[in-house]
Amino acid sequence: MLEKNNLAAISERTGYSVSTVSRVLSGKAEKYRISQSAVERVTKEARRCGYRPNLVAQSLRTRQSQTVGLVVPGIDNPFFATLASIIISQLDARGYHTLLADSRESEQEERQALEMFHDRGVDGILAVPVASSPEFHEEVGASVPLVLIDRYFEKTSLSYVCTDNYAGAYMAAQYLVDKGYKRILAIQGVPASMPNRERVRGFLDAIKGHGIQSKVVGDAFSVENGSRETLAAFAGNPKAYDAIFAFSATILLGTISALRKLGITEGKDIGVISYDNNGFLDFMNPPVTRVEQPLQEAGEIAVETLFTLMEAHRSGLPAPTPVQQLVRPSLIIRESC
Amino acid sequence: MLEKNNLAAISERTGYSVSTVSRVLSGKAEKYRISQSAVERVTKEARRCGYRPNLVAQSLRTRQSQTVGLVVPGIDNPFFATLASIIISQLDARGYHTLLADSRESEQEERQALEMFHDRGVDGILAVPVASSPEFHEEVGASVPLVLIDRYFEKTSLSYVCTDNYAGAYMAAQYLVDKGYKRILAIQGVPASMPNRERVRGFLDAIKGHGIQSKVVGDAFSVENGSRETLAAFAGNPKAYDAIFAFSATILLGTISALRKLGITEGKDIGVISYDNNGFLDFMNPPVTRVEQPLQEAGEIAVETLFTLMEAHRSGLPAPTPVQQLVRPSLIIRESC
DNA sequence: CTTTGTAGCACAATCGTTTTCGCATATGCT
DNA sequence: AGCATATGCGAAAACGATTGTGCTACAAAG
Repeated sequence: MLEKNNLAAISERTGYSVSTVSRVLSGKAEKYRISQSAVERVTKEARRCGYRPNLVAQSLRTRQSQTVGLVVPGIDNPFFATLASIIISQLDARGYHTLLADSRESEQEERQALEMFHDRGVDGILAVPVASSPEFHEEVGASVPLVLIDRYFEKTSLSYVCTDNYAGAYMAAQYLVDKGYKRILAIQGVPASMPNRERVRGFLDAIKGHGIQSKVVGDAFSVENGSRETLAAFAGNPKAYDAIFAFSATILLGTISALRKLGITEGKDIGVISYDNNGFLDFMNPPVTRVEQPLQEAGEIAVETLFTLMEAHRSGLPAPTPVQQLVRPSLIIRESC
Repeated sequence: MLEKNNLAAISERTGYSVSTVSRVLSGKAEKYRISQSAVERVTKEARRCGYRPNLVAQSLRTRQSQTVGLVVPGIDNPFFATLASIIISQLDARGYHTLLADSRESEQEERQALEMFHDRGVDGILAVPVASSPEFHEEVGASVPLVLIDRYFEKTSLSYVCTDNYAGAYMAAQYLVDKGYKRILAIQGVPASMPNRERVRGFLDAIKGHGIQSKVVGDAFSVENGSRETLAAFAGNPKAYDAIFAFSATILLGTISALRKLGITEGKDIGVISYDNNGFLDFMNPPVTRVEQPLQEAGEIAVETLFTLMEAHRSGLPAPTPVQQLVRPSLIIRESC
């Protein structure tokens, strides 16, 4: 049997009590007036045997886990992967670890993830929600600090940080209008989701009064949806629209592949614009004009906000009033329209 | 103060002892011959107060955390994001949770991640290693089951599952040779990494004896590297090469953008082939021929292997002989060469 | 020579579980 | 009646840390 490696073992080998050893090793030596000699003896032994505190025990005792739960609807989606990357870095910089769950766009799995986070005693939760109503999140949010990202709920007491989807879609549509496009097809994502609704609203408001013929179709932020709706829209009439506004980069990809099948060349026969960036739009041919969301900024604000909540929570203070922020997206102009 | 919610509380409210409550709620009722009436009373109360076990306490006591640590060199890289997605699903299906760390290609951060995993008592570790020598991994691997993915070490006692990079590169190069290309530029990734070395070897072996003029350049799996090396290679002579083999999809993107700047059209003026898929190669114009790694399969095998190790570990058995597997990549033929 | 103060540390409770014993009471068998 | 075996459950010791409180010894003060 290997030599044990906990406080008790060090206590025995040094002759000091477990309490003293603990205080020394957790840096509270002076606070508790531990003698210089004790500090030396203990740290020396700890170093010798390579002591590492048991974080599970620490968690149990202190009710702090130095862990944040992050749940996203699909980590294989570059949008969420980038977001996750940013968040993990931020958390890491603050000495926090990340429990990652993937809800796969399922409300059920999201629920389970949140429950699991709670049961594991995470110090806070960041979520890109897929649920259509905030009830469950609010329930969890009542007992552990929680900040929503990217998607949010209409009337909620939860904190969130999202991009201004209305403004983003407005900008994109306005750009198309300015460019002189007249028949615009908008392919949307999940209709009920807040970002999508805002985008629809922004799109419609922007084209209003400009004599634009338009239609909003589709029902998912997926390649298939983009492809299907594009094919359907041009069935029978290859000139049905002169521009397409894809509500996400994934949708855009579907659209592009459909256009190829139809023999329509984007950028030339038809204008194409996208929401989001998957990191590859600049490498398409032609590169795709799009509305880009400031993920770095959003991630930073979200983490910042979460830590504020966590701080209050720790101190037993009442939860601060929710921080609900919209960050502004920007239009990246390329050559697809 | 809210009503407490632990075994002790339920014990008090039902009149049964903590032990009994525990046994009932952890499904060991019959094993311990708890009466029907006790089971009913306890489960009813548990349901009433919404009891949820404290997983931290559970972990501490049972030395099992139902958690696996996963460390990758960059979750924002689609390759790793996809891999992570697959792994998380697999783990989830087995009731395990994922602690995700991002080493950002830094050996130091990787070390910290592994140590942290250990301190948190994860049941197993999956790692895409960035370190150049296996020592530290072996050290950790000695105390907690560990399986390497995608990258591995020359002589190691650790288990790993990787794709057969030699075979993949060989296939790609052979394809170029068969197509009649004569002057091939290979742009590699991190030269010291095992996958890269294998790819170089496969590439060189495949072109050997076919009168091919070739060169291997580059030093990173990055867009910048692809772009820089491509520009350098064609500086002064736009016909210097008639084909490019990019050792990763990220490198390929750099290459593509450089070719555009140079006014060289891939698929027409020059043949282009890539290793990996970032999920978008099919949407490029022209779609890119590539060697694709069976990530799903690799992920499954890795998790499978890890669970075998974990099983043995739990039972106190000696570690089984390491499982070291290579899975075969395949050539996806499109139109870029 | 008793008080008061303080430096330096140890005791023991606690976090919420799991699990090993073992103690009663009941039942079956001769 | 007497003994074995089952049945149903509880007490208490872990797991490894943190922390409020108190104890001892010795010095300074009165």
